Amino acid sequence: MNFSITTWNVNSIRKRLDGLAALIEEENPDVICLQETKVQDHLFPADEITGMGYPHQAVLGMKGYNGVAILSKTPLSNPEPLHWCDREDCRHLFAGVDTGGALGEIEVHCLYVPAGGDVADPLKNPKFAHKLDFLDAQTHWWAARGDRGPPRVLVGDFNVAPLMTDVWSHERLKNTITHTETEIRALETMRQSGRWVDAVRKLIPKETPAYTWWSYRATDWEAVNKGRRLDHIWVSESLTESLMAVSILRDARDWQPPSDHVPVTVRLKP
DNA sequence: ATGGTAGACACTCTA
Repeated sequence: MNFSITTWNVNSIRKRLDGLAALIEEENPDVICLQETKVQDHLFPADEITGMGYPHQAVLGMKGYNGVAILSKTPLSNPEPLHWCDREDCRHLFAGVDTGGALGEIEVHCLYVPAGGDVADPLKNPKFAHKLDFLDAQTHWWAARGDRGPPRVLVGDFNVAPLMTDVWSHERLKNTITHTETEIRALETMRQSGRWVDAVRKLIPKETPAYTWWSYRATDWEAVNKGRRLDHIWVSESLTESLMAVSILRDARDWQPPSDHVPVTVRLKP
């Protein structure tokens, strides 16, 4: 019995229900983690999503911004919202998932890291300071948590493209937020503190460009192809040997109406 | 160097 998980920043779940149905048609994942749902919990389209085959849902939303959700075919256990940096932002939700078969129980974390604004100086730009604080807080939390508990998966929009091949031009973007040395270092520190493995880069060679986001502001995103890999799937070391396949659903960038992010899926085998 | 688009929401914020 294999297990598959998808992460997708939908930029409003209510605008993306057709896209969600298309994603399910294409990938049929066991678990789907959404970011930027942009909806309060009592307005979350739960019934529609139940009708798509995902009756088990954990949601953490607020009015207008942010918002994360975990959708599952099988029951979720102990869903838990987390709030960071003394804010009520809805950016982190986790739950247990019974994968059946040999993978057993795993803990799935759905994360939405702050974008960080435009100016790459935390002293001048509070949004960038918040992003760095957020990554630092995650670093300490994962370090304190240690290796207790079941195998873990951490997915979401991390808003950082760490490798040179995660951006369309390392030279042009090295001072642009999402690809600055400062935040790449902060994300790498967080990865090490949680002993995480970048599942996507385990399966796609580091030399191969891989993007999951293309700005809405380009007239022809595909021709220009100025993409970045902002969406990630990390797994705990114990799951490394189970990694089977990854797919980045580039076609989704043209689904109507499109999110600026596309779904990323990883398949695990026992 | 600048502005380009999308979404929520109700004016301007966030990305």
